[in-house]
Amino acid sequence: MARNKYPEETVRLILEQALALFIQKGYDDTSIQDIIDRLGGLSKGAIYHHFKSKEEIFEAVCNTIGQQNMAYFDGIRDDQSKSGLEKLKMMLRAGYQNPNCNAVIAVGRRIMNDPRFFQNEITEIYKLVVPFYVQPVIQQGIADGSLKTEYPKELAEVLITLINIWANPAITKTTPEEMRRKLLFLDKLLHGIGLALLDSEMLEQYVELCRRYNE
Amino acid sequence: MARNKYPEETVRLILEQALALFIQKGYDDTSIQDIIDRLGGLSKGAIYHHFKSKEEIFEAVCNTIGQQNMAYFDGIRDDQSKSGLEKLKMMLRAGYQNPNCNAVIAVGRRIMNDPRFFQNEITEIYKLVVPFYVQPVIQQGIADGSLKTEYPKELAEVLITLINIWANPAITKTTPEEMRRKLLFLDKLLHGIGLALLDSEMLEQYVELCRRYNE
DNA sequence: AAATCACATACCGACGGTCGGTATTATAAG
DNA sequence: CTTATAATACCGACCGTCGGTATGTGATTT
Repeated sequence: MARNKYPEETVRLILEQALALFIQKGYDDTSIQDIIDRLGGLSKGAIYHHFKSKEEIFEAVCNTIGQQNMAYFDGIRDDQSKSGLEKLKMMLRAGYQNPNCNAVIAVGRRIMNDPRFFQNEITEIYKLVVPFYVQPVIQQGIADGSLKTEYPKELAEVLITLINIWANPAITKTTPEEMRRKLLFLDKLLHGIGLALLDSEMLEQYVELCRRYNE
Repeated sequence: MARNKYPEETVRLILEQALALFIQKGYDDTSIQDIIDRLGGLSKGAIYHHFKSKEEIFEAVCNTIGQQNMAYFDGIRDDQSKSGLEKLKMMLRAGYQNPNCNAVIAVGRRIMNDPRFFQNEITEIYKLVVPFYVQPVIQQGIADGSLKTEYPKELAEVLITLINIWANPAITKTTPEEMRRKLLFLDKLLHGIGLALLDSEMLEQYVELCRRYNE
């Protein structure tokens, strides 16, 4: 195959097939040759023309997923018509109602089997999700009076830590019943500092997500 | 070098040098040859006689560290003279006062640069530390009346998640001042459910640990 | 027409792991 | 206490695979 007039299509193809393989077999067990085999005639030269290493392909794949998720969060954060508290609730609901969440489940299933996905997931939480999305929304909530705390940053971090790590069936193997108890306890914790964030609909949806995750 | 009469010494040597290299360069960047070079004449055959793969060496290294840490926790849990609440506090203090904690800091410094150490750390929390140590101690506390909760398992998990992940400077880059605020917020959270676990001495020690960790 | 781009292809060194062999030690029968 | 036998501890040459590179080539842009 000769030169492609639309090289960004080649990039897209590489990332798409690489992601599929990373999810299926994990990073280490996916070889460059595996990716080449699914490129429909393209060769190793094509890959190393667009990416300088296998590692860089992985990062690009993660960035693609990350940006899709963050686009959804952008919309919530920048919505002018809602209070900080409402936005915070919407962000907590994102786990089960963002349009990308099937892809997230697919990646999630790989997380415990792939140290790189695993680390990427948790790193992203503290470097991106909290400072650029959750904390700003909490600060809005303080400003508009919809919620009160002296520790906006810490609240943001704890909330996301508990929801995205502890109550993440991809990370801590969890049955739907255990998930229910986790959320009940989390609700109790939050009530203890005067926050009513979780409602019964959210609880049921998380339990359902957990059930779906376990097949 | 000829055959060793005490093969367990060879195993110990391999694990010792492998750990040093894993901490220094990380798992992926440590080659079998690197390990061989520090074995004083032993060859690749020796390594693959005692271990079936590089991966297995890593697991053995992690188990060694893990068992050293758990030995300390064993002593706390099985102490007959203390209440559950006191034991729980002692476990929280283990971060800065267990005898192995310098080694833990050394490994900790590698954690964010090595996906395998990273995953191992977090996995161990939920598979070992919580079910075999923290949760039993909390249940003791309930039985002896020194603490109250309807969610012993969830409390154990949340506590350890927040202390060992969120408030772990090896995982979330943290300044001593940030550490202080984290613990103050955590204390507030725990007070909200009627638990007084943290005292000012613990707080200062954790801040100091954080400072030491950052050099 | 020149330069650049988008690939193809041949090739490289390093790596994890295997395997046949050898020297040492444990076992136990004579 | 020997001595034959088996099991263990280790050696090191070798292998396939992998990530990555150097160079070539034809299409496209300027």
